[in-house]
Amino acid sequence: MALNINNNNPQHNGHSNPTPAVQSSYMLNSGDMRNYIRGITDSDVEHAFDNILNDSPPVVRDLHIAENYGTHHNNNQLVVYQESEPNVTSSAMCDSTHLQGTNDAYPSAPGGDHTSSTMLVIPYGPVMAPACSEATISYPSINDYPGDYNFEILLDGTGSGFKAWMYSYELNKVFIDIGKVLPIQVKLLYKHEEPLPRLFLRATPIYSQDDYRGRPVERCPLHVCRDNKINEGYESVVKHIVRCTSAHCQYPVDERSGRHTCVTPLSPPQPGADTVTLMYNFVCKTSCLGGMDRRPVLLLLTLENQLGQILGRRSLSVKICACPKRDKEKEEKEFQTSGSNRRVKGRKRSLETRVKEEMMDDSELAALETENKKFCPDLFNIGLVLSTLPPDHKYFLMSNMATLLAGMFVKKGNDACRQAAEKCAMLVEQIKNEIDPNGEQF
Amino acid sequence: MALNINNNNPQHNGHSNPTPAVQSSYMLNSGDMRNYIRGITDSDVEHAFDNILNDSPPVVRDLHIAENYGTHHNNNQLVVYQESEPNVTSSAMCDSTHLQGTNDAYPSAPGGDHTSSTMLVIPYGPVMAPACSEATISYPSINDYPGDYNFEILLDGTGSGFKAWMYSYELNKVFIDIGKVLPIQVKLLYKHEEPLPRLFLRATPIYSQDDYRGRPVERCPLHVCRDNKINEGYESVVKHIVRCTSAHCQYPVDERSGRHTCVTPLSPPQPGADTVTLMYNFVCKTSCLGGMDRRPVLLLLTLENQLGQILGRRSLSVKICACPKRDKEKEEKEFQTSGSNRRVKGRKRSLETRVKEEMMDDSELAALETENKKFCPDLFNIGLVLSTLPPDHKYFLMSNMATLLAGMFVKKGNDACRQAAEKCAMLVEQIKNEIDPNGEQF
DNA sequence: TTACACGTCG
DNA sequence: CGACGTGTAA
Ligand SMILES: [Zn+2]
Ligand SMILES: [Zn+2]
Repeated sequence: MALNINNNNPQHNGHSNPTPAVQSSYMLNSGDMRNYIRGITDSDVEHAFDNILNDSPPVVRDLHIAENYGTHHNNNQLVVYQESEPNVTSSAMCDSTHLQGTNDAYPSAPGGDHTSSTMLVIPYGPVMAPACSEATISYPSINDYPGDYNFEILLDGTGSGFKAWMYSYELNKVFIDIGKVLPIQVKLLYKHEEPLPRLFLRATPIYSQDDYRGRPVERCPLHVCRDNKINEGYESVVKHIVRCTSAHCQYPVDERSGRHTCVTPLSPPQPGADTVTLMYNFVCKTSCLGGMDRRPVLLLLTLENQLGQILGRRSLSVKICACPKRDKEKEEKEFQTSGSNRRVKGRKRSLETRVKEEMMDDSELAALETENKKFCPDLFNIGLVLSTLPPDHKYFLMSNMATLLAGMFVKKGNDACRQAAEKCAMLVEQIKNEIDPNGEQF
Repeated sequence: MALNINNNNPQHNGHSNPTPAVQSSYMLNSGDMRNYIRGITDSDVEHAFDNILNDSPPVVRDLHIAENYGTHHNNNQLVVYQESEPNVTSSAMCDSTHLQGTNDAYPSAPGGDHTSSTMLVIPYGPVMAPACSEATISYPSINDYPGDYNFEILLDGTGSGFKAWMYSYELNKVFIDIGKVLPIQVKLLYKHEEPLPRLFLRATPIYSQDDYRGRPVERCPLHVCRDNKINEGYESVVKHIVRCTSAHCQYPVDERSGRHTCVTPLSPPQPGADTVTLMYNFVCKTSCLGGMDRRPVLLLLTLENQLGQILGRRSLSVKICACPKRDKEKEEKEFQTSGSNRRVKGRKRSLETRVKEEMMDDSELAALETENKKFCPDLFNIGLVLSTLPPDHKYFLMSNMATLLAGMFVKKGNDACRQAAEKCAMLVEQIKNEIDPNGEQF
C-alpha cells in the first residue's frame, strides 16, 4: 500500500484538482503531537499501512508531518489535514461556488470553523472505525459518487402497515418523526478482493442552505439534556443527532469542524441478497429551537475504509418533524407550483442520483438486521493475544477495548460488558505505568 | 415584638384557620441544623427579634424547634415550617378547592413538592431580604389582600410612544415581549411608625391552571444557557425568570418548593408622590419548550417584612410572548364570545381587585427609578463598625456583604464592587479561621 | 401587519 | 386529521 493520498478523494465531478501529497521528508508542526509518534522513517510508515490493511495494526511511534499540514488525535487515530491558506479572504469562503465538491483548501470561517482538505487518518492502535474523513470537515463535498463499489442507498417502499416516515421522490427528501427508525439499505458491488475489505458507512447531517452549510449540525438545548427520555441508553452520545441502531456503531466528533457523525461497520450481504440494511433515527427536529432552528438539512452518507478514505458518496434531504405526511404534501405542492426556484434552495438533483425505492418484506428486513448485528471483531479474542504484544501496543489495544466495552455496556445495560470494561480500564492503567511510569508521554 | 405567628397570614377570605404556633419549648428536629443555633432560650429569641427589627441583627446561637416543624437555612435565615400532614391523601392535594387561600398543611405532591404553611423566617445575621415566605411554598395563597398598608399595584397607562407590553383590563392580564421592562407601581398607605418599617416586594411566578399550580415555574433549557445573550450580567441568576432592575433586588430560591423568586426592598415614596415604581422583566416566554410550555402563569406580588411575613398580596396574569397585541386581542375576543367559561381557567376576578391604570409621564418615572436606586443600607458604613463586633457576628456580616457586593459587581460591572467583594471574601476566610479553626461548624 | 410554518391537542 | 396557538419573516 503506497501513500498516494490523491486516491483519497476521486475526481468525479469534472474538476481536476491536483492535491499536494504528504512530502517524503516528514516534519512535525503541531503542538498537539505526542512523543510517541516522533522519529519513524518513511518505510516504517509504509510498512505500518500494510499492517493496518492486513488488520494487524502497528504502533506508529513517530511521524513527521510536512509544513502546511496540521494534525490532531481522535480515537487512536492521527488525523492529518492540509492547513488553511492564510491569504484567502473570508468573503471568498461564503461564495457558494467554492462549495461545490472541489478539493481545494478552504480558509477558516468566522465562527472558528476550519475547512481542510486532503485528510488522511492514520490509526496507531486498534481502531473500529475512522473518526474523521473528508466528510467531517466544514465543507464536505455532497456530490453523489458511486465509486468502484457502485455505492447506492435504497429505502424500502411501502412496507406492511404504518410507517413513521415518508419519502418524496420529486424532492429526494425523507420526512420523518423524531426518534422513529428509518431503514436505509446499502447496496455495494464487491470486487474480488481477498480478504473482503473493512468498509464503513458514515452518516453526517449537513445544513443544505449555503449560508449554513459549513456549520456543524448541533443538538438543541432541550434534547441535549442527559435526563431527557429520548437519551435513555445514549447518555454518552447526547450531542449526536443521527443514531444508528447497530450495536457496533461509533459516534466520533471532528473537533476542528465540530461535526458529530455516526459510523457503522458494514457487513457483506447475506448470500443471495445484495444489500445490507442499517436502521437510523434522528433525535432532534429540524425545527428545534437553538439547534437546527428550522434550517433544512441533508444526510450525507459516505462509504469509507478504515483510513477514512471516501469510496462512495450519496446524500438525502431529511426533515424531522411532527407531521411528516402533511409537510411532505405541502412541500411537494409548493415545489410543483413555484417552478422549482422559490424556497427550495437545495438544487434540483438529476434523476439517476435519486434514492431508489424497493419492496422488502418485514421478515427479510429482520433477517438482515440480525445478520448486521453479528458483524463484530471478537473483542475477547483480541484480548487473548495480549501477552504476545509489546507493552505500548497493549496500552492502545486495551484502552480502545475499554472504551468500546463501556459503550456497549451503556447501550445494552449488559453487566458482563461493564465488568469487562472495568477490567480493561484497570489493565490500561497497569500497562500505562509499565511503559510510562513518570507520566511523561500520556 | 412577640412571636405570634398567627399574625403571619391574615384571614381575609372568610375562612378562619387556627394555625398552630411554634411551641414555647423549642426542639431541634432537623439534621440540617448547625451547631451555632443550639441552646438559646425563649427570651433570647424574643430579644433577638427586637434587635432584628431595630436593625441590629443578633447571632442566634441555638434554637430548638418543636416536633412537626421542619427547618432549613437560606441566605443567613433559619426557615421554620410546619411538616406536612402524613395522613392526607395526595388526591386531596390536587383538589382545587383545597388551593384557595387557606393555611392548612398540604401533603407532599408526587413530584417531591412540599407544601408547608406557617412559615417563619429567622435571620441570624445581616440579611437584606427574606429568602422564603408563605409566597414561596408550593401552593401559596393568591387571593388579593390589601392588608394594613392598603397595598395596591398599578400599571401606568398609555405613556408616551411605543410600549412593549399591553394590559387587558377585562382579563386582568399583561401581555409582554420577552426581556422588555414592565413598570409596576407600588402604592402603600404608611402608618405612623417610627422608624419606617423595612418592607419588601416579592414577585413569584405561578402556573394559574390548577393542574400545575404547585409546580415551580422554571426556566427553559434554551434560555438557561449561561452564554445566552439575554443572561448578560445575570450569570449568577440564570434560573430566575422574573427579574427586577433594582440594584438591590435579591434572587432567592426556596429549595423545598423549588420556587425562584425576586425580592426588592421598597423605599418610601418621595414627598408628594404616593407610589414607588419597580421595573420588572421576564426572560422566558410563556410558550418556552421545556420551561413554561405554553402554560399560563400569574405573577404573585407580596408585600413582606424582613421576617417574610406577608403584609399584603396582589396577583396579575402575565403572558410573555412574541406578539402581545395580537394575543391580547385574540384572548379578549375569545373571552367575550365564549361567555367566560371555556379555556380561561383562571377565575374571573372581582372588579375592585383589578390593577388600576394611571397616567405617569416619562420624567416622573425616571425620577422615581432614581429614587428607588438610592435606597440601600450603606454597606461600607456597616464595614466600618466591624471592629466592634464579636467574631462570629463579623463572619455573617462579611459573608453577606461579599455576596451582595459580588452580585452588584455582576450587575454593574463596577470594578470597585469587585474589589470590595474580593476583600470581603478574604476577610470572611480570615474571620472563619479565627472562630472555627478546625472547620467543625461551617 | 399579514402570511406562513409548524408543534400540539382533541 | 382538522383546528388552533404561537413564533417568524416578508
Ligand atoms: Zn432538539
Ligand atoms: Zn425560555
